[in-house]
Amino acid sequence: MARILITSALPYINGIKHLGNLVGSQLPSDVYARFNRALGNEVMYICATDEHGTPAELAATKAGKPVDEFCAEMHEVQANLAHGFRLSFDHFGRSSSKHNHRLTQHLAGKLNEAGLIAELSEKQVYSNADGRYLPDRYIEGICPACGYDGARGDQCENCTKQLEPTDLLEPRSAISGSTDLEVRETKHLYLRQSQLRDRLQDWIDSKTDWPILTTSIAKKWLNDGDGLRDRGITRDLDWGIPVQKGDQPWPGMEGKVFYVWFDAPIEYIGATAEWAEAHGYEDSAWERWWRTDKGADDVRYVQFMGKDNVPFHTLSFPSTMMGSNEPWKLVDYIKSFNYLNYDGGQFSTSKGRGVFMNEALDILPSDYWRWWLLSHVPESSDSEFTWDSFQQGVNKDLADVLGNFVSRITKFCRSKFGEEIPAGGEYGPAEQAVITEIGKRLAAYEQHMQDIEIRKAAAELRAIWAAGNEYLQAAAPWSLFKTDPDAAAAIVRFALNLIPLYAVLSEPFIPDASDTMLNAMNAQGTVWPKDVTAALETLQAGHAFSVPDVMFAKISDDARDEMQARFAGRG
RNA sequence: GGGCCUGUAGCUCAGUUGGUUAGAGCAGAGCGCUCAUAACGCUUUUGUCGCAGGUUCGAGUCCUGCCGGGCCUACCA
Repeated sequence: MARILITSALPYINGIKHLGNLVGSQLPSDVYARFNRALGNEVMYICATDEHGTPAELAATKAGKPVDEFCAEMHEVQANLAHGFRLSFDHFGRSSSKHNHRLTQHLAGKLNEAGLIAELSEKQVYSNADGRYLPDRYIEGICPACGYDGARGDQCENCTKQLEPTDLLEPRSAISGSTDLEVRETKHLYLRQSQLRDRLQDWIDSKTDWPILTTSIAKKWLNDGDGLRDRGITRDLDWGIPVQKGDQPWPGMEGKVFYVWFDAPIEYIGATAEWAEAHGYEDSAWERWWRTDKGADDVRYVQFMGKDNVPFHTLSFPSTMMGSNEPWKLVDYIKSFNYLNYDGGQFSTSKGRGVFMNEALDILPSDYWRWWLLSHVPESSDSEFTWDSFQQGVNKDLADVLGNFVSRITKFCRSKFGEEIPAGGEYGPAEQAVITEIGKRLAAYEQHMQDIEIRKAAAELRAIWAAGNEYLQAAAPWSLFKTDPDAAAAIVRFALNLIPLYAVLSEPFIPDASDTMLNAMNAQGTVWPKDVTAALETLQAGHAFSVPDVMFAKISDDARDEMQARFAGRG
C-alpha cells in the first residue's frame, strides 16, 4: 500500500474564490486524492487558507473588522464552500495557526544557522496617512514614460514599462490616495537562494517526468540574468508571523513579520500538524509524512497548483527545505495548471464577472460543476468556461449518458421483474465482450489517473458509461422479454451490476452521484474493482434495490441564457 | 524587450521516439429502437493539421522565419 501526500495550493483569504481558482488546484487534487484512497493507498490530503499579507489587512479594514477576526470568518466561509464542493481534505488548515508560526520561525532559524539568511537595509515607501509601508503596487502616480495617471509602483499598466516607486510623478497611496509619503530606510531578511542554485538545478534536472509547464518556469528563474536571485522574506506589517529564530528573538527585526510567500508553503506542514492535533495524535503522526528520518522515505508527495505558483514551489519552498539541513520531504511531482477563462475574457472579482464558488452552489449541485470543470481542466493550455459548453457537458454526459442509463435499466427491471435483481439465464458472449471492453478502458482510466491526466481520465470514464447504453441497446431485453424472460433476466442482472461499478469508478469525479447510485442499489461499501468479471457478479439474484430519483436534471436553454446574463458582470 | 506555452473538423480537444487512407466527444445528416430524463444505438458529412520556407525516401510531428492567442518576468498572492 503506497503512501501519498497531496497538497493543493492555498486559496488566499481575502475573498470567495471563483471557478478558475477552484479548477486550478483544489478540484484536480481532490480527484487524485479520492482515486488513491479508492485504490486503498494511504492518503494525506492537505489544504489551508493563506492568511497573511497586505491584501488580507486591507480586506479586513474594508470589512470594518480586526484582521484576525476577519480571517477567522473567511476561513469558515471557505471551509464551508470546500465542503459544498465535496473537497475531501484530510485537513483544511490556516497559515495563521500556531503550528505554522512555530515551524516558520524554526525553519528561519535553521536557515540562519546554515548561513543562508542575509540582512539587508533598503529603502521603502512609507505612508504617514495609512500608517504603513506600501508595497510597490500600492503606490500610484503618473508614469514618467507615457504620462498615464494610474501607473503602479511596479509597472505602468498602460505602457507596460517596469518602474520603481520613486520613478512615479505625483505618487500617492493607492489605499487612501494620500500624497503624504516618505522614503524610509528599513532592514529585511533575505533568503540566499543563490547559494542553493546548483543544488536546485540538479534537483530540477532530475525531474524528467514533470510537466514542461512546471520545469520551464523553474529553469527560467534559475538561469535568467545572473541566475537565481536572493529573495526578501520579511515585511513591515502587523499581521503575520513575527520574525524570530526559532523561539528566540531576532535582534533588529522587532515588529516585522515573515513575508507571506515564505510562510504559506510551510503551512502544508503546519496544516498536517494541525490535523494531528485535531485528532489527538502525537507529533510522530504528522512527522511520518514530512520527515524522511521519521518514516517519510516511502511517501510520494504530489503538489497541485496554478502556473502562477510554480516558482515558489519549484525554487523558494525547496530552498527553505533543503537549506534547513534537516531531512524534510521534498516534492516528488508538481502538477501545474493553466487558467480557466470566463466566456471570452477573464474572471474578474472587481467587475463581478464570472461565477464564484458560493454562487455556483446556489445554482446547481456540486457534481455538475465538478464534472464540467474537471473534464475541461486547463491542462495543456488555458481553457474557457461558456454556458453553452457547460450545459452541453452536463446534459449530455451526466443526464443522457450516465443518469439515463441508471434510470432506464432500474425502471425496466421494476416494471418487469420488480425491485430486486432477477434470477434466471446466464451471461454469454455479449456480456463477455462488455467485460473485455470495460476491462481495457478501466486499465486506461487507471493509468490516466496515475499520470494525473485528468481530461483523458474523464473521457475514458465517460466511455465506460457509454458502454452500458451500447450493451443495452444491442441486447434489447425489452424485446427478448416477450419470448425468453430468462434471457432478458440475465441481461437486466448484468446491466444492474454495472451501476455499482460505475458508482465506484465515478466517485473521484462525482461523489454525490456515486453515493446515490450505491444507495439505490443497496450496495454501499462496494470497493474499487480488481477484476471486472467478479465486479459484475456482485449483485446476486434476489438482491433488493430501488429506483433513484432523476440523478441529473437537465439545464434548459432558458436557464442557460438566464445564468449567462446574470453573471456577465458590470462592464 | 526577454523566456515559456499554444494555434489540428462548426465547437472542445487527442495525436506516443517523424512512417502507410489525420482521430474522439459535441453539433449537423440519415437509419434503427421504444426500456428510459423526447433519452439510447448504428451509420455518416466536414480538415491545404496558423502561414512561408527547409531537412528527410517520408513531417501534424524536427529546424528557421513570420502571424495570431496566452502566461511569466522575482514587492499581487
